[in-house]
Amino acid sequence: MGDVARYAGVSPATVARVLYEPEKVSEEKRLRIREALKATGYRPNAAARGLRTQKSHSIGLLMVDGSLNPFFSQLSQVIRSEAMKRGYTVLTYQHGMNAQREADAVAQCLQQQADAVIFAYAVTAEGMQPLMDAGVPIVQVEQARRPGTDMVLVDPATGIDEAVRHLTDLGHRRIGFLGADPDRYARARHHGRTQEEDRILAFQGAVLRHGASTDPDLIRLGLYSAPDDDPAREGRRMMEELLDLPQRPTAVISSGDILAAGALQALHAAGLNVPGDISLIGFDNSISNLLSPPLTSIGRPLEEMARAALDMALAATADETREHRCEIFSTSLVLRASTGLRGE
Amino acid sequence: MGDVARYAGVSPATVARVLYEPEKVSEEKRLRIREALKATGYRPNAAARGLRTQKSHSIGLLMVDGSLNPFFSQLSQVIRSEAMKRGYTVLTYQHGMNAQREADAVAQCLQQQADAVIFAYAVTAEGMQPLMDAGVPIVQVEQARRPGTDMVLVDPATGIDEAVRHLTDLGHRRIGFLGADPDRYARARHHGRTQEEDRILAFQGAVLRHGASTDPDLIRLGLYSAPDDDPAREGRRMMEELLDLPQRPTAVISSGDILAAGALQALHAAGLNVPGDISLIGFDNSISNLLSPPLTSIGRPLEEMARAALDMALAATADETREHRCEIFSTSLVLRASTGLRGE
DNA sequence: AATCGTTATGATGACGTCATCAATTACAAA
DNA sequence: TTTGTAATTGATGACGTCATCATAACGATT
Repeated sequence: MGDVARYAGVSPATVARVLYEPEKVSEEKRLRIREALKATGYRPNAAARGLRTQKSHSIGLLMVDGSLNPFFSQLSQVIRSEAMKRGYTVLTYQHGMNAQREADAVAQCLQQQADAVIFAYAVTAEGMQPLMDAGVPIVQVEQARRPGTDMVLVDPATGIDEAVRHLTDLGHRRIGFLGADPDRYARARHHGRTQEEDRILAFQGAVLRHGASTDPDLIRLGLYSAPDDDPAREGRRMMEELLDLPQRPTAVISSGDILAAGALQALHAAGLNVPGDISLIGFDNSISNLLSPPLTSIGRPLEEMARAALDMALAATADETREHRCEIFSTSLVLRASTGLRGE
Repeated sequence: MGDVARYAGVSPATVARVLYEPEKVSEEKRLRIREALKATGYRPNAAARGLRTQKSHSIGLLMVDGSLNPFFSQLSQVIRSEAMKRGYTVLTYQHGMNAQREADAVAQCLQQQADAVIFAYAVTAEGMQPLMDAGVPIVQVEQARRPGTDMVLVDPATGIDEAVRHLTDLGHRRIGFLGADPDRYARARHHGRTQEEDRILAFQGAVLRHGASTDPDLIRLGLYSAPDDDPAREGRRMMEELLDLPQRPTAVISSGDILAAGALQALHAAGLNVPGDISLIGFDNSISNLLSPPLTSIGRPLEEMARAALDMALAATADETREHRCEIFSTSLVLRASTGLRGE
């Protein structure tokens, strides 16, 4: 910056002003300095600026591994590109549902002086403590592990209700549900319900409302959100269980597209046609259009969620006294080719 | 750090020594200072350290969007978790094959003083120039756009040869190939062949070697690597073209798993059974196990590539005078359920 | 012409760390 | 004891930026 100042015949302070409050500099010097900036190929040093201003212009993003759920990969992509537009850098960490790795990532965020941290599915509530102690704003996405932060939540009920109604409209009465075992997360839970519980409750409510079977055998819960779990395998297994029931479902809603992919494998292996013999609905709309048939799926509003999370993070960074907000997005059914009239 | 020093009754310099060259400090003070570090909850300030040492302990990662190819999403995940183990932070940027966004990301890397930058599929050769000017080491992964950098390359020929041999062993003679149009990238290319050309050449060579048909109609090239392209749709389209040929192929190799997913949709839509009526092989082993049937696929060694790229980046950071290396990995066939004896 | 208010600019120092060099101590050899 | 060498430790300043305060320049008002 000294070079630029010398080149333009002004002081470094004036150069800094041109960069951040150009209206306070006379037009003559402003132009001269702008030219000098180009001529010298000046690039501000983020470390020095961060040191001086106590703002790193970067935000941390902690998420589960994409292999467990491509939805979060896609979410992180949107967050990153959105952040880039606003000149922010994103420090991305995956914890794979491992509390230790989450803690390590939090420590790194603190070292890097992240201005805020977004949890796209937090593992534990305790993991956030060091950030809260240090006064770093937190945004929790999709899963609220603890109060006292901004939140971007999703209401699965709207989409699941739509899905069940869609199926009953098509004549289905026995509708299966593939989900994750909520007990698995009981220990980590501190606040509210887990998203898995919400989905199951939403399904049970919708089934009642639309007059489908309430047979508890139709709800299968598997283990597929820990690092070593294999959601596709669980999907296959649970679908096989459903097919073995004395009274098979004629349609199945799956609490995740990867799960649904596994279910589809089981159906194909059993020689069943989708949607001819059985209808299938996925969740997340993440890889639905890559499967055959392309899956009707319950979609979360990815882009809006990402933008909301980033907006909250940046707003909290700018205004310390701001109140915490909680934005709840609804889900909706995306129709594709995997649902049809009841066969049999 | 001053707090720590005061707490332990030493100078800040000695505290710094305990952190980075503990053997130079007497055991007594070392223990005392370690205790003080814990007691005060000290966390080093990365910005200040970076400013002083001119090393940010972070590396840039520029890649295509994962929606175009999940392989790169997976690669970036491995790079990030590997980097975290070594205490490095990764700045991830997606360019979606857009040169402007690539340039923006490069500018950000420079501002953030990234110690090195990994390109997981670079858009242009010119985009790297600012980094080279600034002396920032570059690692090019998968695609070598320009000389004078470290490289992690992949030889598709080994896996493609294996795949063709596997198919001819099963009795197939007419083998189709779905790839990307290499002309599309001609402008961006500066050095060597593109990976797409390599794959086509490898296929043509393997077909000759193993006595399969050399009918050029069996090779279909589509457009699916630009931001607005839809690889799944291209896969469907190209597979439909193959099915319309007077002499259909009995097996198809697809230069990407997403492409293969589209091809599979076309096959199912045409009422064909895989592998009963036609065998299908994917590439990248990325979503192969989510499709039905699970796809036999040509795999790139993801983890090793990621580690190699990171090793190179860090080595180049540590030793300025080091010579550029180029590591070439081979591909290999992963057998699953989508290939079988020729039917008809 | 003197006073005041406004606007533009410059000088200075601090952010937290670590590299460097100087000073001190300890200990062995002479 | 003296001298020399090695091992520790401390003091200082610089990395690049920007916030702050001080100064200067300019007009307008009396």
